[in-house]
Amino acid sequence: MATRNGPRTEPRTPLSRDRVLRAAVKVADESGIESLTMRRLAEELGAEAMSLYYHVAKKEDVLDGIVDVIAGEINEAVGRIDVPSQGAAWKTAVRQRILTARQIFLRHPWAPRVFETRADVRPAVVQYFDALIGLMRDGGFSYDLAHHALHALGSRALGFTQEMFDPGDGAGDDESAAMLDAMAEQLPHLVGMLREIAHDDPDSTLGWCDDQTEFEFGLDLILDGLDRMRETA
Amino acid sequence: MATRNGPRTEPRTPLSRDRVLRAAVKVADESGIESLTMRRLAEELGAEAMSLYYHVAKKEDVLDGIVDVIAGEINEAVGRIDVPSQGAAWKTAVRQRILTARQIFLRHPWAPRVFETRADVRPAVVQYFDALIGLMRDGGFSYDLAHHALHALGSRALGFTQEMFDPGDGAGDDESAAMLDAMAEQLPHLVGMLREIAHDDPDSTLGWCDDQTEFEFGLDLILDGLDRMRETA
DNA sequence: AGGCCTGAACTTACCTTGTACGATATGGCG
DNA sequence: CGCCATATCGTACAAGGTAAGTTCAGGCCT
Repeated sequence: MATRNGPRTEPRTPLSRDRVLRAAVKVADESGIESLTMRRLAEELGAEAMSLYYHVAKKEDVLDGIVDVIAGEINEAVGRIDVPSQGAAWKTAVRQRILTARQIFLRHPWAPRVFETRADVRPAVVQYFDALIGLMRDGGFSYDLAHHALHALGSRALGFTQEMFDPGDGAGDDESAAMLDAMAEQLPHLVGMLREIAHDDPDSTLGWCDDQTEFEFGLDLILDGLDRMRETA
Repeated sequence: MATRNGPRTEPRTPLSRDRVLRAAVKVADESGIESLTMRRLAEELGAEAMSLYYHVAKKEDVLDGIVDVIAGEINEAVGRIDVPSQGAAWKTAVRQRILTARQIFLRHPWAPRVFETRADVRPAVVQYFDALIGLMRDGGFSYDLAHHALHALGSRALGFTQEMFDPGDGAGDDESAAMLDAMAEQLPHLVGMLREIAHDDPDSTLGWCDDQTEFEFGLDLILDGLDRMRETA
């Protein structure tokens, strides 16, 4: 038989690694990373699953590529920043850069997990770090301190933290109060803390406490600590 | 036919949720978390895959259970610690507790990833945090500051960080030098840093720089920062 | 023009892994 | 001695990654 859809189907833009990766990000954005399968991805592109393998090696390669795309987005965004970074200004420069990167991640909430599961650092990420080190150098950091700083920041340098502590998304205030009473004996300190904090931050990015505020708190804690060390050493 | 191995096979200790979970940890320790499949787990226990489902709901339940087991191990270990924590002593108390927890994770290198992928916090983990808050309270923390502190510490409170930055596990010094030259133009700051740091820490926990040292650096940075705030507020 | 190569997409099929469903074995109890 | 709950097993299917071979169109060489 001839071509399945008659002798002359519409041209259809050809696939390419780049198109595949962008489609992957789109699928993840719209349906969550867990629904990103090769078949689903092909469907998004109007192609068959196996056709993708002409442009990417395997699924891991797609995930690697996704990191490149997101990190590229970040590099582009932070590249537009132009603020002084010499001397004491290093801190606000780094701070702004990290918070800018964070903006990108807030648009791709599934991305942190993908970043964290890559076996090796992707070039685009390395580039990001290089620039970050540059800012620290402007602030008078030794290479040694800059190195420590990167480790201390960890994923925070890229603008996200993995939430370890998000107590059961709170539930309604009505029942949670009763539940607190029940737990109070086993978990006195935690319950005390929750009772006192519950009322704050009603409109939060995440569940019961403002993620952005907490992120900045931790970030500033580290940056301030580093700032104190930078000239002493 | 009668029982597959004759009328009287050896008794074989019956399965149980606990036995299943401990076997899961064993498999992960020995073969890596990626090889933990229901069939492999059953094999470890001398049973069939479907038999496990009488004791656990689904694989996610196994992973949840693994967290309980590890967190239990941690709680037991930190429970044996008995040091003062009143006033200024809070810091060393917290520090020791966290480093003790870290010891457990060093024995189960695959565990951090499992912890980070749980949908909700497991009871055993909540218990750990409760005790940690308790120590901070001993140090005079307000609940509010303790709350910030937990967020600032993130997974570090449990004794691990996700390594975002481990440049291609270094390779040999011979070829890596040449590679550095090639990258120097694109990544001046990073290359500068690597050149200066490469020689230190020859025998490291991880790749090219001592993970334990870096962990403690970041931890102390945060703890010191918190310490500075605890009485001011 | 006709044959041929090659890049790109497709078809089929296989393997692994989680798990639903129903059958089976076993031990205690009326 | 028959019954039933408990625990285990066997079969089978669906989803997803991917290997292998196939088709097709466009360009190049003779």
